[in-house]
Amino acid sequence: MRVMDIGEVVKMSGLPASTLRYYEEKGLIQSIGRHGLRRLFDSSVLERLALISLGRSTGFSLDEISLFFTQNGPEIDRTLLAEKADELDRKIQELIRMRDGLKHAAKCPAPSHFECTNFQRYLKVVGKNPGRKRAKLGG
Amino acid sequence: MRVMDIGEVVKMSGLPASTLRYYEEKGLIQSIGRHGLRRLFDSSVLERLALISLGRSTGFSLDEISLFFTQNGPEIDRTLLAEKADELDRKIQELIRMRDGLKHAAKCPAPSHFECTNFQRYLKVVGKNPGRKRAKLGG
DNA sequence: ATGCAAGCTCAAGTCGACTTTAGGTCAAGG
DNA sequence: CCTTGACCTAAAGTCGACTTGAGCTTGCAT
Repeated sequence: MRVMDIGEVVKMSGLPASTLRYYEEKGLIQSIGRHGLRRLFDSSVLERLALISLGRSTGFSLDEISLFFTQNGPEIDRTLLAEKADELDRKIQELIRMRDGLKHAAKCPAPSHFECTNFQRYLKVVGKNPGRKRAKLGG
Repeated sequence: MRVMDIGEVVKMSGLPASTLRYYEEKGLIQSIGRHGLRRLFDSSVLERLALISLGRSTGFSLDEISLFFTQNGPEIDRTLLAEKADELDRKIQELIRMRDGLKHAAKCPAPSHFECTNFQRYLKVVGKNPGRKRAKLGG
């Protein structure tokens, strides 16, 4: 339960202060108070930031990530968590397929890997779903 | 080597025409000619679009994805491809860790999964690298 | 007491990835 | 020949995720 000011968090997380303020504004992290007007953070914010960065780097939106945290009661949202884990699982499968596709393309002697039927097989399964739901504003 | 017009590509890929034009403008796909002013596509564009969608859904930017295709010579960029595959591998490891973290959190009886040392262990390894390179404009 | 580095707020700006809008073209069918 | 619907272009708009800028505040060292 260490208390840190924003500068320290910046150093340890690698994220700029502006981002931390932005995340706080969006409710993804919280400061535990102020010292004058300066925010104070609990060191636990670092894990939270780690999860956020991880999520971002793997294609989750901030809104989606915020769902990981929705524990605004004594009860955590375990069902949701499990759901997200499943979603992640599907994503992992896609990535594996893609990785195998790329690995193969890197070895395959076909002039263009798009002419390689093997490569095409890697892609085949995907591409049916039109990608992730986009907030269409009014949905 | 089927020739399709944009409407057909729209139907088969699920992507709107505006997106296809946008991708063409950015050089991610090419039309093989025109009929009047209408674009004509080779059916092979569908695989390409599949790979693009796959890449997008797993967190790659259009610029990064375009690197998958850089075969503007007889030689494909196999090294780059292999590199990307490795990057993907790392990403997969992170996702697996994250998924396990979430799965665990969904079961773990700790009041907040951030208090659960087990969960924290899942995150520990990550979060060192400040995420993907951002164009800092003048860096 | 004073200076100032480090924070702060609020508004505006940027960037990527598209979408929307407004007005034009044209091949084919009636 | 004329209409029409599918397509076109160029420019502007939108959305998420931040970043930047301008001007204000303050704890702490000197």
